[in-house]
Amino acid sequence: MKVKYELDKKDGNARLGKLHTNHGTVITPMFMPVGTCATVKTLTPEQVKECGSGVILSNTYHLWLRPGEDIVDKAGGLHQFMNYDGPILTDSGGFQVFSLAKNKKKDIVEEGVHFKSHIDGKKLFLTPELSIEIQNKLDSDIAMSFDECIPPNSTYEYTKNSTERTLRWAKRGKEAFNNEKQSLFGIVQGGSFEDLRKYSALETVKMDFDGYAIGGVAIGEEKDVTYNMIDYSIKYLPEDKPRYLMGVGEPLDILEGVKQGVDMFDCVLPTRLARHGNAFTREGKINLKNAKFKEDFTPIENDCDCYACKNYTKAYVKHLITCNESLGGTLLSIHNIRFLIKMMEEIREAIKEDRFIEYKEEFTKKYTN
RNA sequence: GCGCCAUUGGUGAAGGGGUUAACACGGCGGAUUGUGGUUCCGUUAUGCAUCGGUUCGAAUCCGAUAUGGCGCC
Repeated sequence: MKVKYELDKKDGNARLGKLHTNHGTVITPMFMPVGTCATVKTLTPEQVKECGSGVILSNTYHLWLRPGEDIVDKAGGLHQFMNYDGPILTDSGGFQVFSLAKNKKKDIVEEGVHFKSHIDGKKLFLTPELSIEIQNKLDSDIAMSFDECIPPNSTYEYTKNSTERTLRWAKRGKEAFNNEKQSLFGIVQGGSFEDLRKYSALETVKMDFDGYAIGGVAIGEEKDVTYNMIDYSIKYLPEDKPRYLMGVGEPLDILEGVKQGVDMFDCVLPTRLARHGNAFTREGKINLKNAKFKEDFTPIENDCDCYACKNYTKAYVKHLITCNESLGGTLLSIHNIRFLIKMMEEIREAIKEDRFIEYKEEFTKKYTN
């Protein structure tokens, strides 16, 4: 079945709703941990679920290269392959054109994108149709349209051309898409330009996708630019479809997104920060590598209900990180994911009680980085 | 007792008279937003065993001392 969004309540523009999928219903606004290579790095699916997460995100580009979509297909699809029975969203590979090809050669043409494998340097060519075909074989619940993530500070002319091309790609992908069990989301681009965002949003909505993403944000631009890009895009999206702000995971940015009406977020931050020794706390991020935690025998956060905080001390986690022990990354990933998901739970509670803005202000006041 | 050789940060070390002592690891700090899974960036010896000397200038040359290694009586 296609995903179905049900709007339950609004508090300002913040929305409380439900997203029904083939693999269960999740309540929005919600946060999706990222499992690029068919795993949320360092965590078992059980551990991911214990954090309270619903949807996880995986990646077309990476699974295309390894192990190959046919192998995932033979395994019975991504859910079976990785033993995760919750909803899965797959990114289209569009972002990798931007992130992997930074400083490297890439060639964006009308037909698709030529670039080189990050694994063996092999020449690759990804098109909107191929991205759809791969995602079809991966059998995710939600597939994403193939887009170009426009680098910050691109000129108006470049942004306009790219945005129009992304629209043509969206159309081609939509036409190639033929899977009743899977949903397909369109992606709004338009860079930091108000008129291009509006144009991109309106044209994308015309194609009638199952949900809409706002892309091209949080890739190095200033925060106020990000917030404007959301504003320029989201007001043209339909109320009865889910809205997904791609790649955003800083707590304060999530709060701003929710305020503007975003339902879904994803980010590598909780897991990447974890592997590098950082933890989210209500007072802001802390770096467990700092010497001051050497003899700190208290949990990462005293009142946190995650497995790591209930059982381990900062001194121990610091020791694991220092020794490069993978359990350090696991414990911090559990904490960081739980932190964001707990925050989403509180956000939903606040929306339900018409005090979202108060919640946001209170959170922001305490959170200092 | 004599002779030869060595001695450079927490560690491994480069530099054999010319401005601020290479590099690496470690330490400390920072970064990280649709993940290229041990990444990136910054910082870390006002000093080259010690004390003198030569020189415009010494980690680099000379002498003594200390410590260590090897050899000889």
